[in-house]
Amino acid sequence: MSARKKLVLVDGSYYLFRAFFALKDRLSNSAGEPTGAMFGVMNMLRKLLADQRPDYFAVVFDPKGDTFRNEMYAAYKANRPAIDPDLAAQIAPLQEIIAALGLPLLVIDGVEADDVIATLARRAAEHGIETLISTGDKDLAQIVTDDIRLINTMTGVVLDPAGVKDKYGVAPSQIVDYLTLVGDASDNVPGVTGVGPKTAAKWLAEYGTLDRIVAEADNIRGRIGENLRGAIPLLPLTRQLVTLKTDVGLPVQPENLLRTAPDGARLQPLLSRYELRGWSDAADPAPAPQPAATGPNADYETVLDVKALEKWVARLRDADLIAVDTETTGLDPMTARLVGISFCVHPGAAAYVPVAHDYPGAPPQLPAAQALELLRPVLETEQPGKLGHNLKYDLSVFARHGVSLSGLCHDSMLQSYVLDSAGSRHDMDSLAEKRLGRRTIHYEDVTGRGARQIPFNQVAIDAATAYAAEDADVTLSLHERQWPLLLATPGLRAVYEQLEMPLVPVLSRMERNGVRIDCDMLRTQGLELARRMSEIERQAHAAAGQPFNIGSPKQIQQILYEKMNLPVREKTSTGQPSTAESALQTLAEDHELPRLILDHRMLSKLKSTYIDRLPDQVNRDTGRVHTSYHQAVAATGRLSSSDPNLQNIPIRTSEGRRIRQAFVAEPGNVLVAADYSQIELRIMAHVSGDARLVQAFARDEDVHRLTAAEVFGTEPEAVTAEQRRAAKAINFGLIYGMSPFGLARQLGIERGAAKEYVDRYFQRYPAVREFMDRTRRDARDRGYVETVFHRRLYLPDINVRDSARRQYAERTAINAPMQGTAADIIKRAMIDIDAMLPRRFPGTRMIMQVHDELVFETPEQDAAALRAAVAEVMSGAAQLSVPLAVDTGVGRNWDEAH
DNA sequence: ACTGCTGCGTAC
DNA sequence: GACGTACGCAGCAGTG
Repeated sequence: MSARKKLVLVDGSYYLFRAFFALKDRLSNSAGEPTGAMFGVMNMLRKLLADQRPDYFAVVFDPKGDTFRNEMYAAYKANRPAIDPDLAAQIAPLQEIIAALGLPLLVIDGVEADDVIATLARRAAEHGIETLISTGDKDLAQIVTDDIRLINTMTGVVLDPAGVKDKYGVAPSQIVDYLTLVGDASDNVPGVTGVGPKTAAKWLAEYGTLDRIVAEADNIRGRIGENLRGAIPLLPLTRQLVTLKTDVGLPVQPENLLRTAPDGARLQPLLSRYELRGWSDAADPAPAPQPAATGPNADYETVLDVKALEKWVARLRDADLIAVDTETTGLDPMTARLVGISFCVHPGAAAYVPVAHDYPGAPPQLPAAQALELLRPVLETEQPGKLGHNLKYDLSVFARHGVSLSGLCHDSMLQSYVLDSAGSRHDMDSLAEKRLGRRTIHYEDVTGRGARQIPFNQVAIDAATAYAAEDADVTLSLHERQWPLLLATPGLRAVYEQLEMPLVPVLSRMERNGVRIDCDMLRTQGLELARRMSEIERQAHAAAGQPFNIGSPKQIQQILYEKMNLPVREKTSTGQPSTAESALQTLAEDHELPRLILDHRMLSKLKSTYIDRLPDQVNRDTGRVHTSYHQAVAATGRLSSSDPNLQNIPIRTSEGRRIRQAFVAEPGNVLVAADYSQIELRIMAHVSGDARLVQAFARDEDVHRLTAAEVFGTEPEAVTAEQRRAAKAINFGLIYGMSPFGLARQLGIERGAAKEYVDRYFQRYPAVREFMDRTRRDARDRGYVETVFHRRLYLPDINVRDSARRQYAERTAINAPMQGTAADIIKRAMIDIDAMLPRRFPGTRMIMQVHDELVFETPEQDAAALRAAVAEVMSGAAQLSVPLAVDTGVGRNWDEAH
């Protein structure tokens, strides 16, 4: 296997243009959308791949908008006719299809495809890889060498240096001069009037270079000589314009241009929408080459002394983007201590800087403080840009070690999440396999697992380097795969760049802020609950006529349904008689025991989950609890919270609210809570455009009451509490994609009655039904649904035969745009508020987010102004067709602040 | 002792 | 089977 590796680069924009005119008006799908160019490009790509079987491959497109050449020369390409709308419409879907096929795709802002191709080809040559470029653009002839050749896909002719000479009459090294003389009328690039290919070649054959031609200009006779002399002032600019850049900053190296397995969930909907049949199986005629088990040139460096670190600092400073990863003693960034730092500047070039490995025989290392001081100029500046996998963790660790990590550019975990939030897990090991076909060293491989697990600072440094440097290396490779995919889908790119990435430091700060807990209060509550619970337990045993474990659903089931023979109304997912709350509520109408069990359950839940656990989670140093917010977990775009979960602290019962009273402000401070009122219903009004619903919110009416009036045919003033409750259930049910059956069960009414309610609802709010139908149809056609901000949720089950799974996907399709839009909006608000606080409220901390609510801790005297400011920013976080109302409250504790 | 599953319940 | 998104508890069975 000593054959040289081959890189094939395709000028995608050229392919697209060619295919468009070749198949103009010939192909469209049944919906009338043009598909000819897509079809043509796909066939050209298929043929090229089959013929060439490249080791590395990429399709490169021109970006939208201007490039550096426009800056150089305003008239560049200025007289190009506007792009045909039928062609424009095919660009984005084609790029998506290419990406979904697992083909590396590159679209670089501000850089034309030619320059990207030239840069990659040069780098490939430096790495001993030969390159074949498929394009129709003669400009690329200037970079042809023995290692870099052009292929005409139509004729199969390959141009090497001799071929260039044959075709253009000049050597590749003379092509720039040749193009300068000839110019390019279609791109508005001025050459020498009257000089075409023939004259240019003749002159270059005679004089060798443009400089010599210019020097001899006075000796060239006739009109053409005059033209040349007149053109001389413009020639340097033209020369610059036709010279390809071979050093543009690229997010990818040739070695990482590997094909990966097609992504069926993304691909199938596109192929079926555009009716590109035959590609689903042909998508992968040759299995994607299996990448090596380790990355390219994977010999990682361990940095143990000042000299070696200084060398790396220099390398890092010169890079545009560096991958950074910290190794620590634990998973909790609030307690973990730094053990080492790894970096990667380009694939394979990674290092690990151990700073606190501590085991018998461990070599001397740079102390953490010293290493951080040396690295500070790199870490705390915008340049180089920082890339990480779950950067929030590293950011928090650095912050706790006195380093303010800056220039947060990319996070490969968030990239994966935005690309496909529900497609798979977003941890590095899974992604390395999925996107790079690479099996990585796992954390447990070096630390052990279970009882034998050792903290990372006791891992042997060699093993630690192999693990840690690889993590940085893999992070960079993941970025190189995922970033182009985001670039290909502008909506996702915006979600990533404008919501997810800016949120990272905000969440890090919130986590580090934490919230103060009154542990004494919880202890008192715990003692009281324990007394009440044992009393209830005693009564329950008496009612059952025997002792049993009141915490065991299995034993409850035996007592209630076997011993006491109570009627079974509900079953669990496994077919067992259910002891869930709704079932016991029914039984409690006629019996004492179910009521006792329910009461015990509620108290036990509060005690075990909240009252007993929260004090354990108070940080010893800060005296506060610091939750973790997870940014890449919920499929809809919501955050989740754990350790402890602060997003499900009780509120509905009075016992539950007492737990909220233990969430308190520091002396002299108060808590301010601000929550969006009915945000998901408002979003439903916006996305459906239903006039009645929009109007209700515009007038700030009680929307449940209004719904009740519509559904039950009464005046709003005459709506009973019971009717309002039913209407509220309908409204929430709609957001969740509920069926009449579900509503009936929820309300404890007949199915027929529930169906009538729903029918009347849709009669009164017809645009809501249209929105639901449209959403389901979109999901089926496109394979995904999206939020107002274009966050996507892919639904691979939307077209499966299994009706349970399909209906589940349909309910998700209905719910996700609303839940997800709400998540987008509050993320926007959090970013804006985080930016506002230091300026206007330097003493205020944002401390919690609970989906539609933000909680702040603020000096008492600032509370009033803060409430107004926060409400204003939250309301202004999105411009919908309905106002975004925000309620605020203030108090010594979280319960009071509501 | 640990792991994973089930059933249940809390939040929005 | 029938209402979306999460996290986490206790019980319990299986495994080492």
